[in-house]
Amino acid sequence: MSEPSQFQAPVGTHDVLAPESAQWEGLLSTFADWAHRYGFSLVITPVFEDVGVFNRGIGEASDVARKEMYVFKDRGDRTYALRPEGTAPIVRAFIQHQPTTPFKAWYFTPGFRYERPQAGRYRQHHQLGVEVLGTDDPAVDVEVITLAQRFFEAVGLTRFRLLINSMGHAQCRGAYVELLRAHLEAHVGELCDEHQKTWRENPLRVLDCKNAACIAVTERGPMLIDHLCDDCRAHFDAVLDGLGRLGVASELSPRLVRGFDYYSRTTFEFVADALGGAQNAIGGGGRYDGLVEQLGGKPTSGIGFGSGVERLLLTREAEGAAALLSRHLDVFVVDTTGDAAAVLLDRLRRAGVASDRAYDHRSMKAQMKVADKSGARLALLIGPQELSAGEVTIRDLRSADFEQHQSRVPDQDVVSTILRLLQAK
RNA sequence: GUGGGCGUAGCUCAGUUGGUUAGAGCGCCAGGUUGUGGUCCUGGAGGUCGCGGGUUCGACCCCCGUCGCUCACCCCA
Repeated sequence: MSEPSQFQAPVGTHDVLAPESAQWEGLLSTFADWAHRYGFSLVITPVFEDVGVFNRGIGEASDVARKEMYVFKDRGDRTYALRPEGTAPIVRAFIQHQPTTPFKAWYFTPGFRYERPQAGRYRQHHQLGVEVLGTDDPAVDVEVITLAQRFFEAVGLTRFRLLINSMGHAQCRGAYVELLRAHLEAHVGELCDEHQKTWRENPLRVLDCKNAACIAVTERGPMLIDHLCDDCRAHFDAVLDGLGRLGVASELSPRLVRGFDYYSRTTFEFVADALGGAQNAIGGGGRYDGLVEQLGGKPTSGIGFGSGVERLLLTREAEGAAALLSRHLDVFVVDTTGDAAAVLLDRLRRAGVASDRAYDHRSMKAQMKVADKSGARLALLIGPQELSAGEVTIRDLRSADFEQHQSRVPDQDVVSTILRLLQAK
């Protein structure tokens, strides 16, 4: 295998260039703002971790742990994995640093999974999310879910729904799984090909199988929501009640079972109706009251959600949402003397004005073309005349007739004049 | 891991039953207007037709392989 004659981004990964990158900026800053409003602080953890952090966290039997992780050995023979999801590393950091609780963290991170790419699914994708550790108060469940709801609204989404379920805690779920297993065993022959083989190791998975055969079987079987213990039932009711009081609509979804082993009690998923395909989950999460222990910490409750940036952007596009952020220059400096631009730009930029210039000593006409395409509102012209007069010509690029829409100002007044013009809008 | 569709200039695409120098629009550069953008006109640069092999007198076109892109299954954000 020789080197390719031209490199390109690895399979399932993408470069994000302007102008699309501005939507990423907008999404990210909106999320940072909302997370801050809810009292969350940014936490940054490494993109790779000891492989055990993920194996023990998400469950060795899960598809992600079994065949989708990017695992590698470093030169010191340590085995690491690129993070496939965002929760386990935050929990690891929580255990390591033992911060005071409740610990409310938000993050933005790439996630890596070795899967065949398709619309809305990539080998490197990006997630925004939050985690709260140290309390099982249902008020926190409500807050986390509401934050997601408000954030989606803030970025312009309108056609999405919140699906919610409770998976119970380890004991009541354990008892239920036995009931489910007995039911499945009695109907093995009716399950889809895949689950005829795997129902025994992960019976809960059969619940969210989309195959009609499996649905027919589980429809007649026991539902977890009907077998919660009193505590879990009360917790779930409190969450539903809290959401209702905030006007957050949810749909009870008894078949909603999330893929990672660590989930317990509240489980939820946001689905976008504008996304046609199967990849319509724009966010999801839930409570994971056993995860901290599994990773070696003291028993500690936790809950969080994660949302896929690429899918949010796809959904926004499908809904025709307005741009979150438009990045354009305020000023373009056209300098045919080659002497003045650098100093003038430095003054403008230090005053907060987004400004740029052309390079390579191009003609005034060529520089004006670049100025036009830059989207800048104003052009500053400096030629031999201005230079000798100690002045600068300010030209409004929104107007066609330059003789009516440009003026000369003394060099020392340029920055204040520009600031005033930009303010006037 | 499995299956379908598609790979021709920076981008979007034409390319006649295989026939000689592979085209268009947009974009880019320059000029028309030696100090003025968006319109217009003229000219220019830019392509190993994804890659390798085969069939043929001759392949962008047909066959095989391979790589890539894309969509779907599975799973998930």
